[in-house]
Amino acid sequence: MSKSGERSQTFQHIIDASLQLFNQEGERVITTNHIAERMNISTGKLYYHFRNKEEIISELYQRYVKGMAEQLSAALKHSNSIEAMVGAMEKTLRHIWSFRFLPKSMPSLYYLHPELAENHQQLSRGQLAGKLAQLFARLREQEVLQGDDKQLAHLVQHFQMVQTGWVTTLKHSATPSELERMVKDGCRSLLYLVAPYVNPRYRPPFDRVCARYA
Amino acid sequence: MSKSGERSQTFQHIIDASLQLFNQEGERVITTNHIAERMNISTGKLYYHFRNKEEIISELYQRYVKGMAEQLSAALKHSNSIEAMVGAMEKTLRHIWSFRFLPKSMPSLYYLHPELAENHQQLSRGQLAGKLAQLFARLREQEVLQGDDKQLAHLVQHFQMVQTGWVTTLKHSATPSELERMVKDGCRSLLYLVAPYVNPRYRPPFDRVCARYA
Amino acid sequence: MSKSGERSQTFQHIIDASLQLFNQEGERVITTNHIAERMNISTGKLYYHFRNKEEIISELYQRYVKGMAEQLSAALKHSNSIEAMVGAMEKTLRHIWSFRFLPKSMPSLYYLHPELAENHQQLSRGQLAGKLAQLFARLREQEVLQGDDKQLAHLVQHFQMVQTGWVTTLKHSATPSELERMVKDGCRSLLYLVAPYVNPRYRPPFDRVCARYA
Amino acid sequence: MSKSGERSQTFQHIIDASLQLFNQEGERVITTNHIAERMNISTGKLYYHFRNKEEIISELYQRYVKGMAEQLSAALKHSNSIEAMVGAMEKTLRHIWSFRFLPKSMPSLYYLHPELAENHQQLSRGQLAGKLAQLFARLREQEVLQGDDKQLAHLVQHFQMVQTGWVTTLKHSATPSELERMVKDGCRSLLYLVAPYVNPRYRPPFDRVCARYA
DNA sequence: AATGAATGAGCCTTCATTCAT
DNA sequence: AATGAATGAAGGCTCATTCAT
Repeated sequence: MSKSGERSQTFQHIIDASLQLFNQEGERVITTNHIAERMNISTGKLYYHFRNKEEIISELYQRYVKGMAEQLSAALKHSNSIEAMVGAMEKTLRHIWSFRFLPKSMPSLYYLHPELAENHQQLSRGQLAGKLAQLFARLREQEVLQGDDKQLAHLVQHFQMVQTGWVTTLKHSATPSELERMVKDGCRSLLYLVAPYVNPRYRPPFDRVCARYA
Repeated sequence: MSKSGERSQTFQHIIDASLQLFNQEGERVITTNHIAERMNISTGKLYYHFRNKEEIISELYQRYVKGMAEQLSAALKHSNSIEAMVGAMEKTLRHIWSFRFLPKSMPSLYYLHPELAENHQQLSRGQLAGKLAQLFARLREQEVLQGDDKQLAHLVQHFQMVQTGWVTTLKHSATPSELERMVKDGCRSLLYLVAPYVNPRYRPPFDRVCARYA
Repeated sequence: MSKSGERSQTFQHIIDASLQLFNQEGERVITTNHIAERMNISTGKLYYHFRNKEEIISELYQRYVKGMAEQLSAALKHSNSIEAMVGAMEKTLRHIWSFRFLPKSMPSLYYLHPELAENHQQLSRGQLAGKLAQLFARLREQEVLQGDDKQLAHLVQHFQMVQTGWVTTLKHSATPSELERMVKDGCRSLLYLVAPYVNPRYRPPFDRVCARYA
Repeated sequence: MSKSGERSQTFQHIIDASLQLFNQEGERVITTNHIAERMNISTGKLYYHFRNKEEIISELYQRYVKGMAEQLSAALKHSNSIEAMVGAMEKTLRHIWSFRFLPKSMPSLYYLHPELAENHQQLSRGQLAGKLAQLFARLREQEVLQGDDKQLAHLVQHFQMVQTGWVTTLKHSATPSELERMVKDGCRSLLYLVAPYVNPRYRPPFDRVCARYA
């Protein structure tokens, strides 16, 4: 059943354990030895599956971007309903939260691994921003949003920055209920960001949604 | 003429060299040995003036916040003129740029030094956000801006996040002319963020200012 | 054939090299770098087997106490013969000699690692003193020694102190023949300490033994 | 009024502060910087009065020995009264306590400063042991003690070792009442050591004294 | 595939001591 | 006499990575 693209189970386990530890303790604090120890595997095993620590981070980054892209694609499919949009927004925030070490560590990682920076520019500013722009454009077509190209281009940029800003201000761990609160706050913040560009005609349903996050 | 609050020259030199190296190479990459080596001083000298690396960062952080606070205070004094406001905004961005390693490293430093996080919350979310809120409130009084309290509160938050997001996306070094470009881009981005809350009456002068950053 | 309690060969080598260097040069003088250098291994290897220098000392201390306990247990088995007793005493002194850095360094280590002090109190004042007390009690039962409980309790204490006092006055290295001399002197000293409590009936054999150490 | 042998006030202060810190925190832990800091003087001043740290320790050691010698001399003067003897013993223990860092650190210092070891042998084994031997000899003349030369020679040695053993087992700090207890315990221990050599004729007064330390 | 011992450059920091003033 | 900034060798320890098995 092993398709060509399929990664070994161990590969996946290492990714999972690394993500968990990076999120909780910080990538800078967690060593490859920590990861192996936590998983009860040898460091050798870890280095059999990954050339180095950077490769783990890189893999996690790709999954992060992939998840973001999927959320945005899903949102595109339901771009007619404000409800669906906000649902996608929530999911996106949860996804960011589950990779929260990345927005926190990325900028300082650029110094260490300049390749990551280029990669990131390409993916985040490129692919993701592109998708988000597409989404906003679609919403404008449907007359949910309004605004000229420049305005929407900046909205895209601001939207991403506020998303990132949101996670970086959160603490490293949270109980499920704390997370609910955080996600709510994040959504509200993003809604306020978008609000000025909501078409007056769609204002009532938009405000109804906003009310849920007050 | 040595005032009480005055620090030794060496102290200042270490701060300067550290800031330069941190900005260029990244705080994570630069060790206390690097700093001493670059300055052609002994490590002992460095540790005579600072208990440890964290203390250097902490001192830089305090100067960063102090500078931000000063810019905001200056902006408050000239809050009647849109021109002056934007001038302050530019200065603020330049100031952030000159401490750019901080917004980039802060989130990953929280993992290492949780005390910094608390301190930061207090100063950045507290003092600086407070001053910014004051500024926006003043502008609303003068009918330059409009919006309810909640809107302006979120504007404050977004404004800070976009400022931070701005620097973190920049590369580590830049020629003077590159810097000019970056600052312009940053200002424009912030102006777009504020734009929806500009009172229609002040739209013409605002647009004129915006035009300069196009 | 590897039993569960068995430590790696390297572990043992490090212990051996450390003991040798500590005895010869002093624990305070010998750094972990010295140990690694002397063994022609990397510092990393040393720290792979021991968390820190204290752990090496702690391991040595445990072996020291274990050896002491074994000597005392052996002595208890042959407690009927004065000859055997003195043989055990000699062995004990040789054992102390082979860990001589410990009695010399222990008091100054308490300042650095207070945990060691508690541990030591428990083991030395507790376990070892207990065994020694048992031994003296047995000898009293057999009417080799005499004295009330308090006297014997103090004898235990004095015996330990004189043993310790003995090593601390010796120089750090000695030729085999010098060592013989030292051990003889130590035994004689201890015999003199015990002498007042020897039952007159056992005086002749006791004096015969003493004569060998004159 | 400054006699040739008189040391400056600062010299004395440094000695006092060092003794206090060494006793409380351990010579190994206390740096020359600590001493200067505690005294609110510059390190330069400290090094003006002492060539190095060792010289401070050496000076303290000399005072320690001098004090011991004085106690013994005083005891010699009153060697006819058991009461006076025990009083001297108490004083001696208090004196040792006030220099307690020395017996604790001496053996490990020998490794660092072999000169100290020679010095110590000469003074402690030589001068002090000589005086103590003299005292015991006197007491034998007065028929307070009994025992042949060898026995008394060993008693001297044991006496010194138990004194030293006594301090090294104590904790570093103590309240006045704790100190009283410790001194009592120490005296009792020493009395038990001497007891076998007390002339039966002097047993009753001796036992009376002992009773006070029970 | 996996082990896990080993590497070693390098990190942060200390501290006895010096020396220009 | 005194200051206090400066020295710099050295100390304990880490950690990404390698490699023989």
